[in-house]
Amino acid sequence: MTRAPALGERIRRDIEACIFSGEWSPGMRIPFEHELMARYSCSRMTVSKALSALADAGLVERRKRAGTFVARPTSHAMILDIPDLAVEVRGRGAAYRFDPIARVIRAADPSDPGEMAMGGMLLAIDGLHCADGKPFAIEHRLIALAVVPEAADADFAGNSPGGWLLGHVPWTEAETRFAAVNADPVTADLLDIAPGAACLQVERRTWRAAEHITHVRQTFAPGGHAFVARFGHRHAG
Amino acid sequence: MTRAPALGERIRRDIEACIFSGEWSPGMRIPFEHELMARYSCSRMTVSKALSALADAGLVERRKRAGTFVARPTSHAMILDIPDLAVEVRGRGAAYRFDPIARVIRAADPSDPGEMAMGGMLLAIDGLHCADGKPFAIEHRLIALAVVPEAADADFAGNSPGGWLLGHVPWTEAETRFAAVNADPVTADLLDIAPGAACLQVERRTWRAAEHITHVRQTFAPGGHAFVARFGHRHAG
DNA sequence: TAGTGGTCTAGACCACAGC
DNA sequence: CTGTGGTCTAGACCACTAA
Repeated sequence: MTRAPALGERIRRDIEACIFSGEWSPGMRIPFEHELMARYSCSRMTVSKALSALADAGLVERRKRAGTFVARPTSHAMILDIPDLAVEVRGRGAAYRFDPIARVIRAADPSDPGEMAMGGMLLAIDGLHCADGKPFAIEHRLIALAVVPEAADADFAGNSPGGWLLGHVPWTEAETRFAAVNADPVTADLLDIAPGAACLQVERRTWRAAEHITHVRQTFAPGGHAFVARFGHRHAG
Repeated sequence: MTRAPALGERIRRDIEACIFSGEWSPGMRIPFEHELMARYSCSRMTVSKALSALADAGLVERRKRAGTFVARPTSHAMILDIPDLAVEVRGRGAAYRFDPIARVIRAADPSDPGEMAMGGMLLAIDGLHCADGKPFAIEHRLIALAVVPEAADADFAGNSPGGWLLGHVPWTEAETRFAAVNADPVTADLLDIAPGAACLQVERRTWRAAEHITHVRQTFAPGGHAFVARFGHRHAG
């Protein structure tokens, strides 16, 4: 026997169902709080919390004196899950390894505004992400040692640098950008693909409270990796 | 003078600040509800709502009899905003146009399981997304007429088909996939780019309550479009 | 078993925007 | 103005679980 859901939860799901099924169209006013109070025989706080949760999720819009309305969607805001590569590879049953190619500690290049924004000394790491010994992505990363000094002594051979950073500098802000690039000869050689092959390139900048922590560019071999974003019913999966 | 924020809001921001700044590390127990009640001189409901909101956002984890703890992040779950192309182009001050190339109504191909999942008759549309008259993306789309019969008579010349669908079949579930492909000769000719150039390709399948509505593949000219995902402080921007 | 969070109540006052 | 949502209170009972 499945546990009876809380009343507020039931109210929220009922309304969600009406919206997702199309029974309630965008722009339509949904019942007032006092009407829902009567319908579910509960206090106003219970109804209010359910409607507030729906408003936070972007499904409804609440206007004083007017009521609560089904929101009009204007774009697809999707959840893009970018797991640590080491975790993902091992989750597929393959052996993960990060092969360092180069590791340099140097000052930021004054001619590069992006590097200067990261502050003084930088740790620059180039390496290959390998699954079962086969490289599937090239990583080029810069880490601001002023913010993460312990990175200078870290060993990234086992985990990916990204995974190491996630464990040492959690709760960051980040921006990820997708692009497609033709593999240059060096890239093609390292990934064992044809020169000029189209590769997905992911570029990510990460901050922590206004401090620029790291900048990474990952170039993936064709067919080896997929980025999938989903949007849907919050309780469907 | 800026409006004084609500007390619950202030509690949430205070705790968020402690987490994002690193003052409170992942795994650390944060003050109990009754301690926060005393600190802020408020009722338990106010504290509870603030902590519940943080738990919904994934910043804290709440365990009965144990307390509330700063969550340990394991992956970057980002918000990927995929706006309607027409809206985005016009937002940049350019003129948007969708140039239809082909438009066919036909039965689903029995040899293609993806098409058969969409049901009987399909509207197949090929076209070009243009900014200021210059094509920047190719779109190939299938629409299930069993679910959206009015699409058969729709005019997509002004808006993009995606925008039209968003307005007519809102609140859907969707899955978006990114890939990089080399431009084939036809693609290169249509987008006026070099054959073999690396193009970002976005493939999206959309459902509405278990009904497969549409399947679209968009191929973007290099440099013309960027997909950016963000994760960060909910109130930073 | 004791103490945490989960949920709910029956009120209250306020800000605000349609009417 | 009037009625809506926004927020808060001072209780209450319950489920769960870690000690």
